[in-house]
Amino acid sequence: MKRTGFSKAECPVARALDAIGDWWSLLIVRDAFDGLRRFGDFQRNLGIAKGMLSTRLQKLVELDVLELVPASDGSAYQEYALTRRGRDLFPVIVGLRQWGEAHLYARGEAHSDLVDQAGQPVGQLVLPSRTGRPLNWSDTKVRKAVARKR
Amino acid sequence: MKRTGFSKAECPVARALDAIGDWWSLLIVRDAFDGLRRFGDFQRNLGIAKGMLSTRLQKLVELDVLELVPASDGSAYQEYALTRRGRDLFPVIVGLRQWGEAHLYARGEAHSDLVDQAGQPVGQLVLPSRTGRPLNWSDTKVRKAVARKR
DNA sequence: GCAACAGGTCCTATTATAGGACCAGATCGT
DNA sequence: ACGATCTGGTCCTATAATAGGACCTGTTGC
Repeated sequence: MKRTGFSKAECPVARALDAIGDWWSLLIVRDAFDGLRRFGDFQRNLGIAKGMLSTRLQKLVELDVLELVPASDGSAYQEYALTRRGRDLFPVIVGLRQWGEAHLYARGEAHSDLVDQAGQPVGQLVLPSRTGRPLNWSDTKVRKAVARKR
Repeated sequence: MKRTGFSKAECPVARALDAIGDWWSLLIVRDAFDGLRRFGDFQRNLGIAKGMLSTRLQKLVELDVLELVPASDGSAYQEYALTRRGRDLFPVIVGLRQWGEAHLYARGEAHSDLVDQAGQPVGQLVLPSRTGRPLNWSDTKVRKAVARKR
């Protein structure tokens, strides 16, 4: 009765969820995008139990989503920094954000906003075709895995 | 010691994860995008326990991500169809897929692919600024919720 | 030198998940 | 039209994950 795993799945969505699709991991990554770097910062901001946080941070480091770096304030402590792989989760976080904004708030209810450096709200995520034309769900389909290329 | 909830969070990412951020929901939605509609189809394809699936489907219907519609084959059964709100999860699924493809497969390892109607692989998700310039993580920041507008 | 802070580990109670038994209604085969 | 099987569940039990707190070690501030 072990929890079902998808780390060997042929579908990248399943593998991604296997890696980071739990309650806390993406919230930790979100906080990392917001600039949080220290154990205590995550713990206070999320209200997560320390044991859980410890487990999650270890897993994220193992996955190479976060890495431990010397603290930026010169103290003997360490900080958790996003790696390239972690930064590549940006579209996922933005996608969740935009879906949440669109569907999970009552009219007039306040939520945080993603803005560019000039303070302007960002646009919606776009999936371009190879030729640059924007695609929506009905323009696409999933092609099953084909034999490996050499 | 109830499981932590974020349904009232001010951050849309947290609310989104509260709604659909569990192990199964997004996989069910992924399958729905792939055209699966019946209880048994989901159950067989995911290998999920029926009880779990039942709970998840009910929650997704409650959230208005899926809806029950009469079976398309004319039988007395019902099917689960994506709603507008469910279809809006497309960028989230694609984001997870692209991250998984990029980081969770060994070189040469096979995975399924997202292609357009012509069979061409799709491009990477793009976050445009309001003026259309592509933004990456370092071009953006989160602005805390401001007082509600009237 | 000592109190408080940072960053954990470990234990316990509760909650969620996996898997299977079971069941009612719909459909199929003959 | 009748039994066998399929569909779509519910319910129960064992196991695994989570929440919360006690506790511990090394660091920092005073």
